[in-house]
Amino acid sequence: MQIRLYNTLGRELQELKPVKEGKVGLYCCGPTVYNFAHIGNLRTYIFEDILRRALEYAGLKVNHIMNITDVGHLTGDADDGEDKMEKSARETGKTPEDIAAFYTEAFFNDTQRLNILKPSTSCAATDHIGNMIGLIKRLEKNGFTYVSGGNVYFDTSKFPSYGELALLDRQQLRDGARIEVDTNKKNPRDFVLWFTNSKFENHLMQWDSPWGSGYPGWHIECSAMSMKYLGETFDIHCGGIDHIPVHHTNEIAQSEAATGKKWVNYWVHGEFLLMDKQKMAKSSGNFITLQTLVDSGYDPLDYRYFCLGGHYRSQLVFNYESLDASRNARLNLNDRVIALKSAAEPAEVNSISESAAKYLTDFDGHLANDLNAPRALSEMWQLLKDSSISEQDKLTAVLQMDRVLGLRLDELEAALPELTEEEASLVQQREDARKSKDWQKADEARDKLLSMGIIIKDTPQGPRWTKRV
RNA sequence: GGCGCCGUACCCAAGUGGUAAGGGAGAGGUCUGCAAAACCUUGAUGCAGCGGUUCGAAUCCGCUCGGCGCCUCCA
Repeated sequence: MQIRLYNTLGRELQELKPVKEGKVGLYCCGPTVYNFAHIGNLRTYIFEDILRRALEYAGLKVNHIMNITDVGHLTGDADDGEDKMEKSARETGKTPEDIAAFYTEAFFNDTQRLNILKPSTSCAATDHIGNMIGLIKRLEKNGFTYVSGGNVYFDTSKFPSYGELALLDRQQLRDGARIEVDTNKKNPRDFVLWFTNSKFENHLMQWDSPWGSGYPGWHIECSAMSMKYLGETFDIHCGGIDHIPVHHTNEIAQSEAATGKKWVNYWVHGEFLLMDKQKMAKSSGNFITLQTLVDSGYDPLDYRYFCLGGHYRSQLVFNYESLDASRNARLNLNDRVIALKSAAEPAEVNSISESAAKYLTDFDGHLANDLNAPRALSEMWQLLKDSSISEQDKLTAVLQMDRVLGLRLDELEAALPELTEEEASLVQQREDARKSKDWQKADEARDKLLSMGIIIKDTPQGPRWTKRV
């Protein structure tokens, strides 16, 4: 299975050729842990999870690194900005460390519920200050930095290919269009590598450095940590599409200026989730969290399924009508898989019939073609509806597909949910009443069960039930 | 103003020049004491509009209309 991905660097589909055969170094920009993630954020992590699973499915060994930003990510450009962690700490009266610990846990709780695999390593910025200082020293030695107003800046004019990823040379940017530019900069595109306390005397998190006590800029953490865990040149760097013009552009500049080598071979970016035709954002107040969905009675996997329905490089419009469609589709899917499980045992993947294997081949092809998850999902439905395929082959192939889709089909149990003694007795009473054609009594039992959260369905094999969520 | 995109059925959505995947909703039917479930059948001669290239266009080109993102922290 040869995977092709759309590389933002170059803007074209490219075959993935790992630096080291059979292995892939994957770096994904992680959360800034100052608040809960919203479902738009989570869409990106779902896409990255599909990518990782697809790589592993294709037989590659993936070293998946994700950072946790717990310092240095400002709310604005340089001087007028505020550290997001400290802002949250100040507003809640807690320490930045407490804030970070709390939202880191909340984040992993969300990803776990979405069946997103944990990174091989997730690393906190504050645990890698030394690596960042080391990298800034290399940049300084190579002549890419200057100190102004007490901060260490990266001098973008010294890096000729600056902005290649975002095609910045083709743009006529409006500097300071909506926010004042830091006057310490030689060039508006320059960015801070290290802040000293000259500007932020009260900053709670400070570390010693050759340039004075202070804290790192946001961008430097990704360069320092990715290099530590993946080496100075690695395969894939992911993130949201919004990171292309600034964050990822700056990461490339500082990384390659330090090492003199090509840093990342493939840049893969996820598009936005739209809410009411606009991007979901905390600032516009139109964001919802995973917990909001759970509180409304949805399973987190309903949202995962929803995301699978759109291509990662297309904007996806969120609304409850289509989330309902995803929920219904998933419940239908689960029912089918449960029925298959009660009828057959999964077999070895390479033992299934040719016609069943064809579905898997097509499925693989869709994944390999720039992660076309919607098409892959479609393939699964076509397989399920193909009456010429045996139940065992269907089950085997579907479970194989779910290794990438991650809908927890393997965990579904064929057995009916357990009933309490009272509930079981009511089911029996209803059956007895039905046999004697006492429909009124039978319906009373059904209503009572319904009020207890048990939904009865009559099948040719007798009554079946599900518990209402 | 520049840059990057998008506009496909009631909703979401795939579609990489060769004759419109899939899901949901809806409709009809089988079954059923009823209900639910299940199963079967069913949907765009059409892809914002208008031109053009082509044997052939949702796919390529141009224009028009409408929408989104970025240029500011942002997934």
